[in-house]
Amino acid sequence: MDIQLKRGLLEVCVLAAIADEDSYGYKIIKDMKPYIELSESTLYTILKRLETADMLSVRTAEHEGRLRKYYHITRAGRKRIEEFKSDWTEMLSIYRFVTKEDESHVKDNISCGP
Amino acid sequence: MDIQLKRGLLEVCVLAAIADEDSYGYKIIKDMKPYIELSESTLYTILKRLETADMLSVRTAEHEGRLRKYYHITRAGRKRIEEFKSDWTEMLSIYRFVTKEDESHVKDNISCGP
DNA sequence: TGCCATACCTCGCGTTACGATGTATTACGC
DNA sequence: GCGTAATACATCGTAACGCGAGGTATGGCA
Repeated sequence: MDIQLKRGLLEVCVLAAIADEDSYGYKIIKDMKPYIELSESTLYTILKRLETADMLSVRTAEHEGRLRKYYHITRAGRKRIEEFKSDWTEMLSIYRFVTKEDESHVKDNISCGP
Repeated sequence: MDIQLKRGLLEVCVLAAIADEDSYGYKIIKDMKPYIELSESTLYTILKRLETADMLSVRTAEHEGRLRKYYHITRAGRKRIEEFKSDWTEMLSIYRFVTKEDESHVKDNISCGP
């Protein structure tokens, strides 16, 4: 998949990976892998960025002698996901522009969005 | 709209803007405006990039005393658009991951893609 | 004459993904 | 016991990219 296309998705995917329950770096990568792959260096950069933006909070806990940093999504983080959903509508419109799909009959379709 | 999300779309949108008929910088911006906005500096960077990648060819022509550079999409350019369409399938899968949409019933939907 | 629209272009900056690299512990095969 | 893989974290430098700021030039209109 095109790297540039990934850029807008990575951040929100990380948030989605911790939305249901708190998670930690290594697990986030594994959970995301079937959908979108990212390197560890990228993830930790993103996690730090999201923490600075108050979209997640961090809690360090010990698990079988090894320390783990659990990430918890905040209200701002959930808001970010909602914003992504709005952006998706725009994305669809752009997709149609690129594929020259006729927009007039689109309303007859079951939308791909919310 | 999120800047990062735009990144993967800009290039392919420019190609789409010249796919039906040859066009020039100023017109491309205007045609794209209803769907996605980009500055002149961004466009000319993209046009140069696409030219280097042989996804479009350039022809200079005079129009009412003013010179215009007309851009023409190449076979590689059209291939790029096709690749974008394939990527879209992946995008949809990622979208569902983020929105926690159940994928099991998706096949019952009329897809948003090709 | 001044100003806006048209039409092109360049430079520098900030953001971002990622490979390379490093540290440390547990688990498992040989 | 020892090497290797998996787990788990982190940093640094690089390259790509969008964009604001700025530049050049012509045509049309008030």
